[in-house]
Amino acid sequence: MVNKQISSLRVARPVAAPRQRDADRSQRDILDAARDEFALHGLAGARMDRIAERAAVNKRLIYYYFESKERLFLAVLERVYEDIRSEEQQLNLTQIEPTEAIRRLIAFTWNYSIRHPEFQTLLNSENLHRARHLKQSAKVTALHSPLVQTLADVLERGRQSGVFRAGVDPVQLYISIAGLSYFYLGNVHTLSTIFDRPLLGPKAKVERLSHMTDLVLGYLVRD
Amino acid sequence: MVNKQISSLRVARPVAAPRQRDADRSQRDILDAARDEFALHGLAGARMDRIAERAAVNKRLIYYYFESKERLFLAVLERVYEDIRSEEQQLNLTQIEPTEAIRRLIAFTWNYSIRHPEFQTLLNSENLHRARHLKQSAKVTALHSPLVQTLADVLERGRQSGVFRAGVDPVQLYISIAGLSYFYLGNVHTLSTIFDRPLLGPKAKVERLSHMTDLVLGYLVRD
Amino acid sequence: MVNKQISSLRVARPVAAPRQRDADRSQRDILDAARDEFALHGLAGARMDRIAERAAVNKRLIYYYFESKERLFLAVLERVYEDIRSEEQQLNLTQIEPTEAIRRLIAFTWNYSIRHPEFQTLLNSENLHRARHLKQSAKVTALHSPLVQTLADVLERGRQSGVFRAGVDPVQLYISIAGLSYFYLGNVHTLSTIFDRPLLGPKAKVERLSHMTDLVLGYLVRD
Amino acid sequence: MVNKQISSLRVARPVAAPRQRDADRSQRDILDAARDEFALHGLAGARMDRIAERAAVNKRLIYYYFESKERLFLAVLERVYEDIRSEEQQLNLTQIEPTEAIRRLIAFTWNYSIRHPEFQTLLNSENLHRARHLKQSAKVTALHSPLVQTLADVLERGRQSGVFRAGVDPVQLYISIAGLSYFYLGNVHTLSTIFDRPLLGPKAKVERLSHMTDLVLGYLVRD
DNA sequence: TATGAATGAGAATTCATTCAT
DNA sequence: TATGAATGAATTCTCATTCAT
Repeated sequence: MVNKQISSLRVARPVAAPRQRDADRSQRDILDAARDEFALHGLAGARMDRIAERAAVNKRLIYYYFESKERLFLAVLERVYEDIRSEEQQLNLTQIEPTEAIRRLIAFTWNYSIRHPEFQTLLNSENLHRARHLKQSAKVTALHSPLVQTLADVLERGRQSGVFRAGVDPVQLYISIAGLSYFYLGNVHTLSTIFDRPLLGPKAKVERLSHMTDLVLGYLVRD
Repeated sequence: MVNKQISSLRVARPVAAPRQRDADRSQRDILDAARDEFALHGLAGARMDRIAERAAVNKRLIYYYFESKERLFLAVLERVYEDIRSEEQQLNLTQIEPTEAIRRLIAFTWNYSIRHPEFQTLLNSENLHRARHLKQSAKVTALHSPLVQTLADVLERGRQSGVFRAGVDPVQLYISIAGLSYFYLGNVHTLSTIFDRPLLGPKAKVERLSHMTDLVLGYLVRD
Repeated sequence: MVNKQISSLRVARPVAAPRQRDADRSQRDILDAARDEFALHGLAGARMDRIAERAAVNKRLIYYYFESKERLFLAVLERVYEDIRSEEQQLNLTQIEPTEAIRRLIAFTWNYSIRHPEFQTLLNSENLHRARHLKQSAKVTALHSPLVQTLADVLERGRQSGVFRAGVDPVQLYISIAGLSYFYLGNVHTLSTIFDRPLLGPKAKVERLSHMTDLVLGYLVRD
Repeated sequence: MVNKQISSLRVARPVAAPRQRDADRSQRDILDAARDEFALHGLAGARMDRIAERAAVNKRLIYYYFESKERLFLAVLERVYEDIRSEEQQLNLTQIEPTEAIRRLIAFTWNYSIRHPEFQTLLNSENLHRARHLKQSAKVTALHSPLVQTLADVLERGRQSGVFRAGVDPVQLYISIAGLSYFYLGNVHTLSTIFDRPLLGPKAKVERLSHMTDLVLGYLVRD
């Protein structure tokens, strides 16, 4: 981009060595770059130019692999859902004592949203578009039934052992757990501003996790 | 350039009646239109042209009053914060029995976010920009200290009468209450899709409000 | 311009006290402001808004008095020509010994162009437009014949007393004297840059005046 | 929006043949067109649209190569300085007898400014901006030290052979020579108007060159 | 004589996408 | 598989000027 002009009029342009031909690597690089760019600027604010630059790939190549900005966005969405669900599965919640399982799920959700701030940002963009892209995805529903199944199992085991209250809808609870973490972190800039309080400091983070755990277990666990 | 001199021969064009000269009304119309447009498309996706059209205002007038897209966005943010806080104040929570006060706050938050889906959408956009605009606002912090004060009062009264647990941070609780509503509604399209379940149906809405109330009071109220 | 928005929605706008009605003063203020703005930015780069602001006058008033940007520009041109010629006349060159007269004319031209950098800038703009505006001016030619007359008189007196060489065209000489000053000062930024030398420093100024005087008298004065 | 689907029914539109893919040629065409446009209208008055049209290039391509109007302007400036200095070098002044060398330099400067009226116009624009663009140029100073060197050499040779006076600053002299030509031609429209005399006629041109040569040599050459 | 509100016609610049190799 | 060159359709913003009082 810089000083492209004129120089080419006299000096032999140092032609960029063409990228090694590695289809998989190129696609991965593009997806990574696109995820970051979409997360940072939203769908409308994202720039194909910047994605190409971040991925160190010729812009044309993005179209070669992903056809359009919108399809690229969908590919990113599918990818991030796979990532989170795959990590979630490794929690092995079905093999853990119910109270501890809930505790871990909350902690995991919290930490994941800290490690991956892009996740909620991307979903915000997608919701702005009323899930237009996701609805075209075949894989995504299949990805989520195990999650609901697992949580239902934990709740049922808790209820049977008399620890948890009855009648808790696993989907409602999952959304609540996610909301408690994601809303806080996704809105941390505006919340910090309006409440004039640093909500991302180390102490604030500890307090938040503790508050969320208390809230959910205070509700779930029978007296 | 072309046939200018002939134009006068044409049928008198129905010139759009010039807008009434009412500065306040114009500004209000612009703000309303901008709020809707930004909510629908985000900051980057919003189009000044569409805002002008929605407001039935000459595009130039927007710049006359608001200078730029970004300043207009800030003006919208300030406006929606004022709106919600103003409605919230009318709940008169300080004059109500604590458990009922919490119940009403949850219900209000839930209903407000249903009536004003644009609120969360606008905040998502602002968070994407790390509250860059809001941080330039003088008014916004002042707007929020009464809210925290009110909630602190409710919690304290509840604690003194032995109904609520002690040690609850009002800011944490407020964020949780907001999160439970706003996360659900703000992500309702993706959540409906991934869980393959209509989360906006009348029954679903009732269930959600009930779940949230149970969750918060189940935590707050001592056994 | 600043914070116009919103404020008017609630606070009663402090209506600017209307300017005292003084037609002459308003016109003078506008002309001064326009001269500076045109000098600073050229005709195309000048902004009617800024002129109004500089003149502390409502923009509409400029049109009331001067009709259009172009006519305002012409008014400015006529004004600056009047100013310089009027000062020049006060040199009383016809009553001074020829060599000294030339010396004074050079010094005057030099100092005037230092005191009034806007003069050359305005003329550059006008020349860009091939003197389109000046050609519409009635006054301007009349303004200049005395000048030529005066210089012719000086040259003739010098020749008769055997001091000056014969055959010097007063118009050519005047243009040369003007050019030596105005070209230097009008191009001082680029010249300083390309020659990497501070041509506006106090020492440089003294040297320039001395060089110009040597040059012109070295030519004029017979050996 | 309108009748898109019908368009294919229309007569095949004679699509402008896409421009040959020749990066260097495109850039050169843009530079040429930009030079003319900037010279004709100044920086503020120049229109990117017209430059694109003149260059027979898609407007977008200008930004592809030059990034912005201002950078394009700088590129033009560098280009014209290179052009004039390169022609000047071919005068081989160091190999010519001093008096003749000065004569040729004056004649060259005069003729160049007649052949290239855009040169001074462009510099006027740049001076209006206080050489803001040029100051960012790396090349431009380097381009000018040979010129000063050459002129110093001529003056020194003239002095040593007893023909020229001593103590002449080559930079001052160069600026004077340039000023005598460029001021005359750069202001020829206003000067012709105010003096009511055709300064661009063939006779006037001859007289001017002769006057300038007399002036400079009358000063330089010892009696 | 003076002013705030309003506007149409551009202006520079941006952007996703396609072409040609 | 990979790339530099090229483009059409917007998009934000600007500007001289006019309207209505």
